[in-house]
Amino acid sequence: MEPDLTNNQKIVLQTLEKSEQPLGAYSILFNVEKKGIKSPQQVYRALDKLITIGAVHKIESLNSYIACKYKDCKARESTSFLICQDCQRVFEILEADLSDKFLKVSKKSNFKYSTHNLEIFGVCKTCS
Amino acid sequence: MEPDLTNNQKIVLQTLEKSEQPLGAYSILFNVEKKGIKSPQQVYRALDKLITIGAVHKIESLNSYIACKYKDCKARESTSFLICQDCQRVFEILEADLSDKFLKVSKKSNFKYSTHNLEIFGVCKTCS
DNA sequence: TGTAGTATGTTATAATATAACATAACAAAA
DNA sequence: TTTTGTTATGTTATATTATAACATACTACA
Repeated sequence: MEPDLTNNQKIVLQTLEKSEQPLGAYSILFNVEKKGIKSPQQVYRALDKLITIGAVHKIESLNSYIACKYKDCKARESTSFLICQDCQRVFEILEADLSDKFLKVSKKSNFKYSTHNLEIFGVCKTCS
Repeated sequence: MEPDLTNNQKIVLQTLEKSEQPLGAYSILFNVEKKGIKSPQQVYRALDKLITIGAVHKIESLNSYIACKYKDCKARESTSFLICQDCQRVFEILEADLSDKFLKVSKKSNFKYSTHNLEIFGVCKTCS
């Protein structure tokens, strides 16, 4: 069940949803300036909230952000992506057994698995 | 077989090797100023080279860097880490079957796996 | 001994992200 | 219905991370 979004949050989310590729915060800012959002703070604050509720994920290695396509995404913390090195598009994957795998791998080092961030680089279906 | 390192590269590498935790580029800079390295550029250039040869890896989600403990590390591209949320220490893991797993997962999306970056968050042996 | 490649030093600037503070909107409790 | 706590806003300034650009020097080796 999604909490209601504020105006700024909606604007930022819609911008990300319309984008084929992940966008950086300042790129988002550039896109929403006509809609009244004027400062980086406003963008980052909207992003923070959207990330917290799982509507947006950050791609760490790209310092950029994507809208989550999955309703009620559970990936508030753990995320797994396929990142195409040709077209720069990012595809989120939901694989329950990845967490299982990481739990096992962690155990080998006596490490208590909590969450993960996985970024797989390669070439997507369309580009190959 | 390691290529010879220049002075700056050695200084940066030794600084990372001495550190328990990953260091940011500017933190490295602070540590090496007495040794004659004066600008961010010099640090980033040394890091670039060290990363290229696999002696150092970047932790993307922390924007920081660690020395690789494995001789002849093959992780010039793919890396997998355990990141302790208590003590901030990072442990690199070398698991051949992770790449296999990611290859399989990628195939399901008709995606050609090339490399990956995996960051597992949790609590390390010592902290639990 | 020239010449190609790589490293250096240095100044400046770009790109990403947060701090700090004043104000407003809003819901829920007294 | 006022008060109070929480969350959002707007705004200015600043911190943090990373590159650009250019002049010079070192090194290998043909």
